[in-house]
Amino acid sequence: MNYQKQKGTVDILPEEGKKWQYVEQVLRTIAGVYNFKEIRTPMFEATEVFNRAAGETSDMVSKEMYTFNDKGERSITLRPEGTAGVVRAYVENKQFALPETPNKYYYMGPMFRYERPQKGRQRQFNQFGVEALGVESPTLDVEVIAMAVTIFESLGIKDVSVVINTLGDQMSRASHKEALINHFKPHIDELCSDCKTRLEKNPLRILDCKVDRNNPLMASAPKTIDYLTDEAKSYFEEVCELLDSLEIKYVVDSNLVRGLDYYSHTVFEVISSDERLGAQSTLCGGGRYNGLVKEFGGPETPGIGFAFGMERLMMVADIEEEVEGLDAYIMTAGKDGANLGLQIATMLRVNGLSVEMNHQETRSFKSQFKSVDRNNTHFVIIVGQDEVDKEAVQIKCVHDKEQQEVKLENILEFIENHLGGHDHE
RNA sequence: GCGGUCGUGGUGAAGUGGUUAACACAUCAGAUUGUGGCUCUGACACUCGAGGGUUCGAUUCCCUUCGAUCGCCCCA
Repeated sequence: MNYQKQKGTVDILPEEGKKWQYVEQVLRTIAGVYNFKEIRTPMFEATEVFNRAAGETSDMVSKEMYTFNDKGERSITLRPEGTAGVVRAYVENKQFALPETPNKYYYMGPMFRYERPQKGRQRQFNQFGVEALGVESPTLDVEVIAMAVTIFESLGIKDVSVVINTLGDQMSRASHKEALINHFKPHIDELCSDCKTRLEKNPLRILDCKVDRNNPLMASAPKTIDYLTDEAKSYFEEVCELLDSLEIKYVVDSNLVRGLDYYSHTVFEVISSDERLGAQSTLCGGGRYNGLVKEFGGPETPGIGFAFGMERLMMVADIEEEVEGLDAYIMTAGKDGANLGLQIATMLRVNGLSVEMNHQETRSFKSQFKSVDRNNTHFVIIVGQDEVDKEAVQIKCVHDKEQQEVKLENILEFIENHLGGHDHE
């Protein structure tokens, strides 16, 4: 039988787990600074939640979702991204009625996409994301972009750049869409089969096609930027000016089309040229989604957010490694020694000291000392038959190698008095 | 979904169509019978990923399969 972990999943072992805790803590701190509060939504939702939000024609929905029927014959999908669930929860819990806007949420946790794994891409991966709902303003857009940049800077990530574009408002998008249809329809037979469906459902995505990317029709296709309404155009210009005022470097890329259908107005990505990312250069993607809350049955409510893959982040982040160590290791000999050792260990632990003890009766002191070293221990407490008989243990400081006899009732006091004395180096 | 590369002990990693499968690290034991980090000695691969084929003989060659990994695509 095959008990190996599933393709595209990873086990995070304690050493790696420490790094995760560090990164998570940095993220929570920055979220707090920007006044985003944590929201935790379910890891699975009704399939329709994602179909509706991201668009049925998107690659993510059409071929990457973990979808199955549960025992009640409901179609369930493991979340492939975070925004849909947050917006669903926002509407369901009537958060739009809260007096304070924007409503600012952050989340982190696992997402699931059925893809072929490679460097920087897993089937179960973790995202950190934020969503700010209830306000449409260039200053909020830029606040969100600035937060993303702050996160990458705080983690010491270099070689990042911000790419932005605008998709315009409803009207801009509608006239652009019409232009695209007029442009492609006469030549539809020259395009791939996917593009034929896209023409019907979402012509914008034709520009995204990998099969037909070199077709001259692509280069001559109508551009988003030429179909912006005056309002959309000035909104975007304001965003750019605000980015300038914060000295955030960015480039405008009019071909930036995000993979999910819910975006409008400002869209952006943070990309990195760091080679440790392999073929994946996109660290972070986000944008505005003004129609989404209404899609889910809420009132007309604007929103903006971003998300990034934490695994990718960790591949390029500078992570401070904290040296961990034990306050005491209890070396034991014999059954009586082990029994007394357990008493002492428990007593010290209750008092907040980190303690490990030897549980194997046959283990030599020599090999127990190896455990002492591996655990970066401060004090060794030796508990054998002699100590049991004398009701006093031997305590040895690993750093200066001095050893002395300490009565059972004085162990805690002795350790606490001497702990501050040395560095754990 | 499509391609490339790889799969030998706990780990890293040599190697050959023939049977004792190097080496290093780690681990355990002993020298040192209750005091480590050095040294020395010893122990440690009964599916060389799995299945099939070629062969007198396969870990080595061929096919299949599974897994890992990288890339295309797409995204985070």
